[in-house]
Amino acid sequence: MSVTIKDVAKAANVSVATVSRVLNKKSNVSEEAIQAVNSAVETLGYSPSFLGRDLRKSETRRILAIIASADQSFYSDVIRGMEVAAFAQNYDVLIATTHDDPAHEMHLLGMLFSRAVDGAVLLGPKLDAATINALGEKHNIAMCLERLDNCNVLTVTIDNVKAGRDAVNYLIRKGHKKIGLITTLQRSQSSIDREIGYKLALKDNGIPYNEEYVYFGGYETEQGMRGCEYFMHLPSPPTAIFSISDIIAIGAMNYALSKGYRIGKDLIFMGFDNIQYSHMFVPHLSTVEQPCYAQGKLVIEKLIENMKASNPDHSLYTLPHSLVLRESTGD
Amino acid sequence: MSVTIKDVAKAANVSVATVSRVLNKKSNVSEEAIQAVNSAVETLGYSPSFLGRDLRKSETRRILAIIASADQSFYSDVIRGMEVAAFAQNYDVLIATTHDDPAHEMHLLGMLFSRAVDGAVLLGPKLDAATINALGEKHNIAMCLERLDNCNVLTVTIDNVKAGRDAVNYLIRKGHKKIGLITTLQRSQSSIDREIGYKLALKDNGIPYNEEYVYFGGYETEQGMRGCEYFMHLPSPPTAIFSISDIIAIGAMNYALSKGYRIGKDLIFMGFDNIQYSHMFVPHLSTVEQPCYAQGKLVIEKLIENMKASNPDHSLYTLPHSLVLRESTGD
DNA sequence: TGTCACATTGAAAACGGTTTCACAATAATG
DNA sequence: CATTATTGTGAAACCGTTTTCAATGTGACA
Repeated sequence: MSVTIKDVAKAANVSVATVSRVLNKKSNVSEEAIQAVNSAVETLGYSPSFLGRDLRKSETRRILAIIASADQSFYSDVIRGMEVAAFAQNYDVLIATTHDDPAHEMHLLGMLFSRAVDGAVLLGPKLDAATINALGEKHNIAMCLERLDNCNVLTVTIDNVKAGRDAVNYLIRKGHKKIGLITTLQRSQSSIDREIGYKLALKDNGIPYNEEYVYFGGYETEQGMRGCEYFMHLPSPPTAIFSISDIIAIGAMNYALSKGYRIGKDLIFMGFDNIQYSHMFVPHLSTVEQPCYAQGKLVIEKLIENMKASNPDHSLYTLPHSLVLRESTGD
Repeated sequence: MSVTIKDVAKAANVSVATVSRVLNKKSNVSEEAIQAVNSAVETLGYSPSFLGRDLRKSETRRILAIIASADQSFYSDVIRGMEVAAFAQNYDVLIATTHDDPAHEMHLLGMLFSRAVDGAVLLGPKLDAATINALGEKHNIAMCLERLDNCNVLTVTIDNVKAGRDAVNYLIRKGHKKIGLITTLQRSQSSIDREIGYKLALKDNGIPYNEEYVYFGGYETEQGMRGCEYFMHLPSPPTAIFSISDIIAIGAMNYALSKGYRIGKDLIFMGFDNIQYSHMFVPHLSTVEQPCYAQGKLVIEKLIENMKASNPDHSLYTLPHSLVLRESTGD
């Protein structure tokens, strides 16, 4: 059917071994052989099959990035970082989506167990720590952006506790004492950590924790609007609102805007993620930025190291975040 | 090193052929053999290698979706459609990004030539039609969302000419005669088609084409702001603006908003794509919606058909679009 | 009892490459 | 000139599966 290395060998009048040597630029092959093989490859339109090669070498030089869904725009920079690091060592990065289904996540990890890829990076896993730990024992798995408690696999993330704390401390430093938090019910570790940071910041400043100032919603803009609506109907509404994501913060701002609040003065907002769209909104949203590109790059570098190492590194790497201050906090 | 089918065969006291039969649920295998194999698989923790299997079967049951970058949020629905269609026939969908680099796009197509995947779908290719035609002769390639002139590969898209025409006709029907168009300089076929549609709509209504009313920018929000700024400084500014993408339209609206124009009354806006964020903005953006999920689903169905067929279908399939009317057009 | 159909099985070939190994031819060394 | 490296080469083993093919054992049937 399709043209194989044997056909090339026949056409070039050499053995398959020589063809392989030429194609892989091995030394110890004569100039004539190189010429003959190359022209045979050209005329036959030969492209070596990875199926044969991968089997023989027991490696694919492919790494799978498993994400929840393709619509999280800040994944983009992480992926970019991963690709750069991978490409530098001759690996390709493939992406697959779980749509928040743990069963499908497991199915995708099957590509790792079946050696269709050499390693996998989980960006926001839905599987539990115990399961991932068990798999991590035998396979090259890493996590990025999201850590898991008691999880013993290589992880690259930011310190979400400190990030939440820094964000809220900033709001307080701006002179605000009544701080609302909009977080989510479907709790990822990062949102839990950000909430812990919120509480620590209050404690740092001797402000008592008030349950009424915490609103649990979902990840969508609309839930942000609801959160803000809820706050504004309290007897004593917050004057500053920290949201665990920009999407939510934008919804909250939309509500405040529609009710005539002066954003940045009466009411200030802080988001999280610095999504690409966060500067599209008027007023521009202040937010916490995490180093997406750097996290992606690092996780791949460490994962590839692990793939060669006899005793893999299962550490947790924490990269620094930063505050991006814009109009929504009056900056 | 790692446990293979031979180890299982030995442990279960049967031949590798029998193990294979059990694992693939073939008929004609005794109950004892099934038990023995299954328990051996269990105790050894065996997971069959796709490397061996794929080579033997000369198929991978994997399809590669090649996108420009992961930050285009509306890709998400297309991918979802692709996955559903693929999964229904036991295929997996993998995603890879080109970052608008034709050379890297070609590198990724190399996975197809080298049989690491069975087929590939290009979503917005950077390669030219001639190149893609040549590759399409020998390999299972399809295109989605974006067509290419004179390109003879299976394509699923919408009629962007008609979509642009419908959008602009709607603006005119709203009583507007001075219609601005914000499009881009880096021209994809879809933006060219939308511009053609714009011109046709003017002609439909006997409105002369005015070069001043067309602004060429980039794909970012900021370019949209610039476009609107440019229009508003014309001696006789447009009263309606059609942008070839929502991102651009949102930028344009931001500018108008900041200058105090009454959006939906003095000045109306129409975007394109109906991105997830388009309803986050106040005022909500009217836009053209394309059936992303359906396009993704169809392209995979047709591609898989082609992979089995002796004479592949290289048609162009055009799915219907629709207008989504919101506040920005005064609806 | 002999023949036939059928279920179950294992040995071996096949898939398409890479790599080891042995060997010949040549070049370098004493 | 005899020995030793060095270079270039091809035959064959190998990677881990699936599948073909032939062989065995069993029960049914005439």
